[in-house]
Order: sequence, then structure tokens, then C-alpha cells
Amino acid sequence: MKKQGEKIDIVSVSRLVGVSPATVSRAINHPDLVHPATRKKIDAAIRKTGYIRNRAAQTMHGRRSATIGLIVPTVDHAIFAEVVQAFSDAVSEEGFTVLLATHGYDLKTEYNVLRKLLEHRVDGVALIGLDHSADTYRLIEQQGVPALAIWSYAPDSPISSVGADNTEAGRVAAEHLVLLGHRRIGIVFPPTAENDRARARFEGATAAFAAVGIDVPVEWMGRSLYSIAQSKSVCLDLLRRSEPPSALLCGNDVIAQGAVSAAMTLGLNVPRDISIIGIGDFAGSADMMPALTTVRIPAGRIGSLAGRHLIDAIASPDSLNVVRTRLDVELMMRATTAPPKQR
Amino acid sequence: MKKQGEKIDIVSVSRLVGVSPATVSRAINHPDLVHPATRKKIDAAIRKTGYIRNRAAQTMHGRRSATIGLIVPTVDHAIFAEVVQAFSDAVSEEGFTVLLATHGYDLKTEYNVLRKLLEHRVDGVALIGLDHSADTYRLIEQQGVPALAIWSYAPDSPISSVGADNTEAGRVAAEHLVLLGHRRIGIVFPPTAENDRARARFEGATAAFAAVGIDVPVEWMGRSLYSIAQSKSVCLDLLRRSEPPSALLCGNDVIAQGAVSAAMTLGLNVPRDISIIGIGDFAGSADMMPALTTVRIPAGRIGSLAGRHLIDAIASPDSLNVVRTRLDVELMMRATTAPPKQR
DNA sequence: GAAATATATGAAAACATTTGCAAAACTATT
DNA sequence: AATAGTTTTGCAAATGTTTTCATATATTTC
Repeated sequence: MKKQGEKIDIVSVSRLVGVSPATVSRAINHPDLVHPATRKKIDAAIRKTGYIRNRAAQTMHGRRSATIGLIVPTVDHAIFAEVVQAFSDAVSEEGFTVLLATHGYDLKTEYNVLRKLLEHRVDGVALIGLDHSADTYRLIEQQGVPALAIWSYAPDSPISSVGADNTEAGRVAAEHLVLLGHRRIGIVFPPTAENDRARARFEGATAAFAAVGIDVPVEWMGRSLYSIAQSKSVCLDLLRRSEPPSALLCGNDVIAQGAVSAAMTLGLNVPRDISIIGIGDFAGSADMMPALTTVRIPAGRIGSLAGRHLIDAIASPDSLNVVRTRLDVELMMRATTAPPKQR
Repeated sequence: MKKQGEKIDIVSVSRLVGVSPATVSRAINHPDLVHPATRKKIDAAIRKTGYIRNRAAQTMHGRRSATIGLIVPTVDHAIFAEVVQAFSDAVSEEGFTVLLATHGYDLKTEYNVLRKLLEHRVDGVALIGLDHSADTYRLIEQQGVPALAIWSYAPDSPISSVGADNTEAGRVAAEHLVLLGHRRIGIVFPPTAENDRARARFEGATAAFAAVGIDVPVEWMGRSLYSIAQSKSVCLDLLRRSEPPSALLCGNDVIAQGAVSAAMTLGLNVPRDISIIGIGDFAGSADMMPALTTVRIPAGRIGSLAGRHLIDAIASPDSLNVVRTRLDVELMMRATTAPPKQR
């Protein structure tokens, strides 16, 4: 259906113009080094032949691959959607393309996809959070590839990071409930084993409760993955107990949405009968009914800042020092929290 | 911090083992062609040196790049999250890595990102839907790269496709409302100019209405991007009219969520006072309160099927025939639709 | 134990580009 | 018109790998 025969590479273009391949290369990569007239002829020939330069050859020569690796746990939920989009926009603007890989919250898989990205000689790599296997950290160090942790801030992170302080996010959520007067509080979180974001939030929250003498009994602690359906069923169990809590602090907005759904299913009025707070402020949280009170993590800003920082690191490979950027979280008081009912 | 000096390539590995580079290459790519003992020594050397093979060199040699381009309008919303994840999983399983690019619903940008992906010599490329610029189609044809349209099914698509019949989705939604007895119906859709999915749904719906003599007046036609907030404000306007419709057909679930939110804000009971139906069945639609009635587009199945089909097409470059795969849509009757109130 | 076959390895060309160096072609200065 | 300086171009080496072809070694068969 098409003439496969005519592969057009840089030398066929150069022949067409009557000039050396080197000049064509320069016309593309350093246009100011070639005579305007020649450049014009070359541009015309490129357009005419439909020549598309081969980045692989370029990469092989030792130049940049113009790709950046982005490794996220999943892209299936709202959680990372915004940060992935913002990051992708930021690096695309500088001519990079994103190599995307997901690991489904499995750190062993994460190591393997990192290897795969390195095979493609990505110019830099961004990971979510700071919980990674020792192998992963070793590989990054050993290959000397610019790396960046997105989403978490920690003053002692081993690699550069751009993110919010999740401990503070947990604390802010907890203090909001306390300030409203709640003392009988349940918390619903995802597994925290290989997830520093969730762990930090959990610790921030429980520390804040402990500081005012509130103790969360184990029967009010729910465990749910990032799924509305699962969270709903967990919260249903929790709220059906004879003495349910008056407020629920949820590890993120998805879990909180499940909690709201569970409460409404049981005929409870949110927030009159039960207060619910999330963390994250995902797209949609502001517009659900009732609007979700939550602690905002500025995903868009984190993503684009991360993209820019990583590109900076790539541009100046000499400065190998770790830079940590911390973005503020913000309490978004909306309609799912209120003072507890008098009883 | 690390010895940058020692770049480890295939020849340094081969030297360490005392064997030729060719043998190392074979040990990696065709292990059965090398003696077990040699292979073992090579594996050890690779592990010891931390050698990571260079796909760029491999690509340059004319082999596969082992990358697949995926171009979506956006990854920011729930809309494409599931399909992107499923697609990525499917192709990763076969050793490919995804080069992700977004164009923000702009077909000119789409053309440019396609070019960028071709520079990286992707082995195949997947696009969303069938509305693409003439330049885009020409480029695909001219470069002879296996291409696949995801998300739309059309019997006459110029390239292979895996998707649902969006016309039918629109029709199914419309007929559900008609069957319930609604005749005063509004519809809220995104711009349909460069979006064949939305256009087909719109046409399917209006055709179904016309077939039973229902005419949707222009003042009951809302236009909203895929944003809950925007949809809410559009629906608020629409529902505040003196004679509001008894049902709303929404272009997708995000818009429907905005509609539900608007209705509740106005103190209307969904579905008693107004029925609302979406299209898509995104994650979360089943669990919102009330649960959204919608027409299910099987995003996960579409994504993984698309991944597999594209890989098949890459594996057998000879068969250049177009194959079109059509997945069924399904009405998900949930809690946001009911017969109209007697009046 | 020789011949025939199968297995394992190496040498070298090929892939498409970039860039340091040198030569050539201009321009400016006297 | 000769010299010096600047701009533009070409040559050729280099990049890291794979694969074809040939050769060497091991295994089987008689």
C-alpha cells in the first residue's frame, strides 16, 4: 500500500539538497550555525520527503534521549491523574516525552520498571513518594540518573523531592475534627506498609489526637484500598456498631467518598449525625453532594514544579545536591464536617 | 559521589568474561544459542557490573524500540484513566513501554505529539477515537507505523479500532428515558466538533428521540466540558427555567455528576423530580449517592484488548488490513432515573 | 578413529546520527 | 590588492548494539 523502499534518513535529505549530512544535522539542532539560504533549502527538503529524525541514533551518540521516566503506582484512580497530567505538560513544554510506567503499589515491580526505563536511557526519572526498595535507590545512585520524588516532602529524603508534608496533612485533618469538638473518632486508611504518604498522614493524625488525649480504639480503625466500593463496605461495618464514632478521618478523598456513601446508605445525615474528612482534594470532591471537607494537597502545582525541577537537574548534571521543596497543605472546610450532636 | 569514569557497555562486560561482545549480545537476546556455562559467567558479569543494555543502540540497529505511543486528550479526568491503565498493563506484559502524550483535545497538538513519538521510533501508536486531522492520518500512512484507534467503533474507520459503538450508547440512554415515559428531555453535551465519540452519542440520542416524535428544544440543550463544576453551573441554569425538563441525558458520567449536584442544590429529588442518565460508567459512578444510572462503556476491556491487538499488528507487519472490534455497551439501571412525576 | 553433523563463538559490517577539526568561502580592514 | 578575521561547510570518527557468515570445537555415527 505504500512504497516501503524509500527510507528517508538524514543522508538522503542531504543528497537531495546537495549538502553534507553534517549540515543537515546542524540545520536541525543548531540552526544558527548554518547559512539562512541553506537552511531554507534543507527545511524544504525535509518537508518534502517527510523526514523524521531518529532520536535513537541521537541518543546513541551520547546526546539526550529527550525522554523522562515517570513511575506511578497506578493511573487508574483520580489520585495521581492531576499530578501526572501537570508533570507531563511541564516536561513536554521543554521538548521531553514521558515514558510512563505503573507498578500497582508493588515495590519489586517498581524496581523492574525502573530498569526498563533506564534501558531506554531516560534523561531523568520521577517516582511517587519516598518508600522504595533498597535496590531501587541503589540503581538510581549507581546509574547517576537525575531522580526526583514527587508527592512527599521529608526533610531528610535521600533524593530530591517536591511534595507536601503528609504528616502535617494528617495533623491538620485531625485538628479540624478536634476543634469542632469531636472526641469519638474513627479512622480509615489504606495499608501503610510500603506507602510513606499514607503512613505519614496516619502518624500525623494519631499524634494530633494523642496530644489532646484522644485515643482511637482499634475497632474504629478501618483498612481500605483506594476504592470507593471497598471503603464503603468497610465504613458500613464500622458505622453499624452499637456505639459508632461521631467523626471519620479518611486517608484520602476516595476513601472519604466511600465513607459518605456508607453513612447515607445507613440513613445518617452528613454532617449532622457524622462528620467525615478526607485528604487530597481530588477533582470532584468540591462538587459532590454534600461537598467534601478535606485537606488540599496541591497536585497540579506539585506536578508542574516537579517537572521543572527535574529538567533543571538534567540541564546541570554537575550539581548533584539534593533539593527538597515543600508545598503547603490547606484545610478546605466544606459540608461534610460539623460539631458533634449533643447526646 | 560515584565513579562516572567507568561506563559499562556490552564490550566491557564481554572483556570481563573473556568473550566477544557478540556472545554477550546473544546471551541476552537468544540465551539458547550460548553454552550454559558461558551464559552463567556472562550473567554474573552483568550482575556484577550493573550493566543495563542500551535500547537506543538496539533500536538503531533496526530492531524494535520496544515502545508504544499512546496519545490521549487528557489523563486528568476519570474518563481515560481506566483505559490508559489497562492498555499500559497489556503492553507492559509483552515487554513494551508506553510513551504517553496528551493533547488537550486539540488536533493540531495531536499531530505534533505524534511526530514526537515517531521520532522515538515507537513500534506502534494508539489514539483515542477517530477524529484526527488529515495530517495525522497522512503521517501514519506514510510512516507505515501500526496504528489503532481506541474507544470508538465505526464500521468504516480508516484504521483499525477497538471500541464501543457510541451511537448505540446514545440511543440506549435515550430509549431508557423514553421507556420510562419521559417526553420533556434536556441534553447536556461537550463540544462535538473534534470529538467523534461525543458526536456519535449525540446523534444516537437525538435520532432515538426523533423516532418517537420527541424534539429537544434548543433551550434544553446544554454545553459543558468534562468538568463537574462547569456541568453543574450549566445544569443549574437549565433547571432554573420556568418549565424545566423531566429528564436529562448527559454526554458522559462527569457531566451527569454535575447535573445531579445541580439538581440537589435546587432542592430537587433525584430521581423523583428529575431523572438523570450518564454515559461511560466511570469508577465511582456506581457508588455515588444516588447511584448513577448510565450506559456502560467497558473501558478496561477496551484498553487491554487494544493493547493486545496493537501488539499483534506489530508482530505481523505484513497483514496491513484494518480490523475493527466492537464491544457492547450496557445499560446500568441504578438510582438516578425513574418515571416522570404526574403533573 | 575418521567422517559427518551439530553446537558455540568470533570478526566485522551495519544502523543513523553528531561533532571536533580543518578547509574553504566570504567580509572587513588596511 | 593583500591580509586578517569570520562564517559556513565537509570529512571522518565515534556512539552501542545486533546479525550474517565463517570458523572452531564438540558430539555422534559408522
